[in-house]
Amino acid sequence: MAYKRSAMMEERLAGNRERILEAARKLVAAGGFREARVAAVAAEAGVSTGMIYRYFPSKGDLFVEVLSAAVENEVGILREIARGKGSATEKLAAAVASFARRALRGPHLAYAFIAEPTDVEVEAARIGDRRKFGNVFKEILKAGVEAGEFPAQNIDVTAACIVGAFTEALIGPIGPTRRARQNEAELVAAIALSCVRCVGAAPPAKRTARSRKI
Amino acid sequence: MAYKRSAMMEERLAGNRERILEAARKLVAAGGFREARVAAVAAEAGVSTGMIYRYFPSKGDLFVEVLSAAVENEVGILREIARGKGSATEKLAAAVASFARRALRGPHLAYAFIAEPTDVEVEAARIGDRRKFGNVFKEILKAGVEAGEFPAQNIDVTAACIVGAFTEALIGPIGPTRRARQNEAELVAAIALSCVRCVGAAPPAKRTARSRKI
DNA sequence: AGAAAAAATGAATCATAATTCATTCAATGA
DNA sequence: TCATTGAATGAATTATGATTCATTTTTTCT
Repeated sequence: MAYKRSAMMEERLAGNRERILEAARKLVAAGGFREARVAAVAAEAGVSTGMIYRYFPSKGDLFVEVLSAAVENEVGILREIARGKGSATEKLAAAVASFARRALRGPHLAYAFIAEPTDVEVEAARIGDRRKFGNVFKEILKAGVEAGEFPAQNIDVTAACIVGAFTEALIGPIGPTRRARQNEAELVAAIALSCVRCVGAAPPAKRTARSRKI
Repeated sequence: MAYKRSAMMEERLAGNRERILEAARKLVAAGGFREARVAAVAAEAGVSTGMIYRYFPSKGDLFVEVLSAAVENEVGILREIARGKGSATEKLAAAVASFARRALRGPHLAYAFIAEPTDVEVEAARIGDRRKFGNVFKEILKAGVEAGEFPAQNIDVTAACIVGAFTEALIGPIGPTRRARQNEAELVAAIALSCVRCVGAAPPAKRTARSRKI
């Protein structure tokens, strides 16, 4: 007859699962999917490789969960900004800046969930995640267009462009190198400004001398 | 004592190398790096696997060459646009549209270049290639800013944003998701327009879509 | 033609990393 | 306490695919 798990035991098991997820997240953040091997995750979590498989059907499933948790969290933050107060332009700039600031702190994680390709399973999951992500920006865009703040445009394309733009600027090799970006705040501001321009909004007349009428 | 290779023999050997490269390119274009195994390349080229290694030190080297040839070609086209005539705005729109059109035509190759993961060796090469890419756009940006056509800005950041923007916008249609593509011309126009706005140029009055220089 | 050199072959080997499972260890309940 | 179930281990297995190399075939030269 089945034994009942004591509360303490129950808790420990949940803790194991949590520790595995956390270890996986940490390894991805540190070195991308490529370096997050099952054995490494197990070592990081302080458990055996076999244990991973008690909690997750496969490596793919584990990473799908890591990915979706990170995206869920990120989307939550951005959506709050999107639904908060302020003009669409302000919200767009705030959302981009918010993401950028966090990404600069854990670049590999941002890269992994935006861009780094992996096995089919994870790739498939990312497709959904990516969409969720774009949707937040679409929300802002839609509101901005309806308010007459942005010109009419193909919202799907622009949303993708925005996501691509700040992503590449943050982690790609074209943007300022790590050494060259002495000033994080300035970089974040420059990226946000590019994104704001990308939707055709009149940029807030600040330091950028020539603001254009659109 | 070494034998001298006859002209015909020489030619055949060069032909072998070429056929291997071409087979690799074809397989990548057809199914991405993932499906371009050494054995498959050999079969496609009609040679043995061992032969690959007579011509290329490793699989990585082979694919680096495939990639860089494609990029060289692409960058050449874009640079020509960048150095041709027209305003910076027009050149920017033309360059983006030109790339996008080709990408939509050879989706896998573009995808492989843009995003698909591979071994470190190829990944490293791609980073360099991406930079070359960004440089073309920096050229256009610099000229545009100097001409007073674009507002003063952080060129490194904007160039990265542009490359990221059209790249990301294309991944939807060319990536593994590849949904039914509606109207190619319209998509290309929308992407180019977003990129033009991104630099802060006043979008050309009406006919942005059709100013196809190349 | 025939010996030496070079090219080509592809099965065998090596490398990497995920997954399994026989075994050990710990918790449960009589 | 002790028999039983469930949890945990990690070495062995499996899977995939690149790379090697002993052998065969072709080319070159006398």
